[in-house]
Amino acid sequence: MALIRAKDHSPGEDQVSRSGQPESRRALTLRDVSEASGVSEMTVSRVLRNRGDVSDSTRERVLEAAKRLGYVPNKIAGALASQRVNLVAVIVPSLSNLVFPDVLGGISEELEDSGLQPVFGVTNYLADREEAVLYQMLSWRPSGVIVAGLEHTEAASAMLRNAGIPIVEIMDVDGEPIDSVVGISHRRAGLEMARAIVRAGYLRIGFLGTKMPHDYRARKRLEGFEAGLAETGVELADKEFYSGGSALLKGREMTEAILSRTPDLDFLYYSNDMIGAGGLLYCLEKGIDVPGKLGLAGFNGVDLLDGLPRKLATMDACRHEIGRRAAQIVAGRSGSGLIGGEIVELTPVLQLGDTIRNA
Amino acid sequence: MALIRAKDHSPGEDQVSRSGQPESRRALTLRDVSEASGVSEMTVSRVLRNRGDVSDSTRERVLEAAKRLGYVPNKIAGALASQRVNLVAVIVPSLSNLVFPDVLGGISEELEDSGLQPVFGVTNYLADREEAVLYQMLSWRPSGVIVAGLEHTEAASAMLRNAGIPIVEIMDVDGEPIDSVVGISHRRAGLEMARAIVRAGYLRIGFLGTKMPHDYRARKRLEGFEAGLAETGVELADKEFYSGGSALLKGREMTEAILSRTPDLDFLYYSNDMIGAGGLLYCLEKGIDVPGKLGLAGFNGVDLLDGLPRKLATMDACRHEIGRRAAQIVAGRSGSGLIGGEIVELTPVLQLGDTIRNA
DNA sequence: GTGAAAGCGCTAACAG
DNA sequence: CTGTTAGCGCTTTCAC
Repeated sequence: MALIRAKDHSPGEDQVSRSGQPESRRALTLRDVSEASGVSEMTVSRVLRNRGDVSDSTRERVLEAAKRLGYVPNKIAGALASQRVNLVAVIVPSLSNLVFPDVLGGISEELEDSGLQPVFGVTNYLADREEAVLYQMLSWRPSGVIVAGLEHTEAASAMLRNAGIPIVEIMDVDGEPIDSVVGISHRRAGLEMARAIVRAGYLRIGFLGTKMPHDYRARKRLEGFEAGLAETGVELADKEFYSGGSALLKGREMTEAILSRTPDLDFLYYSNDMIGAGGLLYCLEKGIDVPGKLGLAGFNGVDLLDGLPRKLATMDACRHEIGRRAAQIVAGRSGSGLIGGEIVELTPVLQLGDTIRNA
Repeated sequence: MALIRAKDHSPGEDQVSRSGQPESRRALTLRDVSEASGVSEMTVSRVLRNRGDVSDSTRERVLEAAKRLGYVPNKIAGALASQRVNLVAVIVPSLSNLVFPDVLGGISEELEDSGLQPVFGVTNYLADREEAVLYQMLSWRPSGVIVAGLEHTEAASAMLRNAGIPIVEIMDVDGEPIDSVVGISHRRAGLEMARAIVRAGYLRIGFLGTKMPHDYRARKRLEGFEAGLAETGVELADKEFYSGGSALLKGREMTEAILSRTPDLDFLYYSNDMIGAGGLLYCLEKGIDVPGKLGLAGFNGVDLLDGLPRKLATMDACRHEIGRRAAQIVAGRSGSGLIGGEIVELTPVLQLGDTIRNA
């Protein structure tokens, strides 16, 4: 299975100085560049950071020496001295959930030319893990934090409150933010989906979703959904939950399960597009009339699924935009004039697709 | 679309000290904990790092004070003093390509209890961007680097060579590694797929893939594939390339295009599973006999697609395992006894699925 | 335009 | 078991 072999290292040669003394290769410092260029450390530092006036000739000599030596500045020392760190901590629950790579993409894009650098941490939907990751990241004294969700442990909330830097909670606006927040109302997303479904004349509605106890946003969507149905006196006819495994496959299995248990359902609302797609494929195979006899809808607006036989009804979660806006706030370019405390609620757009019949 | 409002900040209160002097809130230091606990800075430091012997009573006093104050250690200062940084730089081309989140997952998992922390950077398949990201990351003096691919700019290669830390290039073993490498041979993957296809009796074979000029691995697979066909005198009958857009949709479009241009094709080899899945869906809709009249295969072994109507033939790219192994090497727990220069070639497993007929 | 001195917050090394 | 001293490699500040 795996083949391991030693690389041809000429042993020791790199590790032994001219004088024969063993010495571990020390990383280059400003002093090395200073000596190589005959310019003071201070001026070298100025050149390398483009700060203050330096004569062209000096600048050139320094740059040449730095390049020739292969000098890489030590940001640790720089950060300690200047009390400035160009890092932004970004904490998300998962990377395999298709949602987050999009958000991170928006953040990277926006930060690209801001001089700030995102640093990603993953919590696996575990509050304790979030706390630990946050602690680690804060100990590097970043310039800002972007964190998914409004729910944190006591300790994590306290750290965020006391960090003294911009904090942006993202994805969700249904709750009390610590500082700024950028997201959508998942409650309202569920609510509006419910209204659209009822408006289209469906009545026997089932819900299929994740069992993850800490996916607060999915839960809020379900709450909103039920509230939306209740407006016209409709109640959820059945529910089905899952955890783990391939979402597409789970979508199939759950759909089969719920339909065999409650055969008279005329609509299935899935908590994400992937399981919705699995359900759609299942229904098409079984020859079920979609959306005539059975309507379907998911959530997220995942364009990964664009090539399916039918376009699943969904609601765009504004993932990329959320990333951008959050990054703008941290970078101080949101244009709001506010320092902290920004509330940005984005509005997800309902996409009817081909799986909800026209009212 | 977006609603922005100010948060109710009680202005200034936090920013003004008891004495009425405005002062920006300084982050807590060891000294603060030292004073609050009546223990020397050094001993506080020992307690907080679990180093050296400290009496239980002292430890308790320190821990209590640190917790009460909400002290978060400053790793910048710590790193500068100890010349140790618990960060591992991880550089990948993309997060939207489903492959990389899996790799990152493997890395995170393995590093979890090693005291090391991954820091992710994204290059968008741009060599210059890779160089820039690498420079940024090296300037934080990480304990190791994990980077996707064997192809780098001159400058990037030089930086990696001179960094004096473990470097692990991942995904691909077809080339000259700088230090260690963990991956599969994409050339061989293509070659073996070709053999399997020819063995199954297909003869008029088309290739569909990405146009991305810098996806070296996809290119190597194609080379290997053509070499594999050539062993029995077969040549690729047609090729089709794409870039951008939803892969599933592109897979459909490309399949339609190649089949209308070259209708007598009896096999389509896709450079990744997503476009392969699009092609599969297209063929099923058109009523094409798969795998009887037309065989299909992709690459990656993406389990995201597990719920499709048929299982697409593919080859597992060992993504998760690659991440784990690379992380082990950086953490010094690969068990090989080597210091640097490890070559780990994983063997992807061919999964015939339902889209290659039995030979 | 350039340089010298001081110190960022922590830890290594040693002394007791 | 605990404390003292001396930096880590930069940048700030001030002097020239």
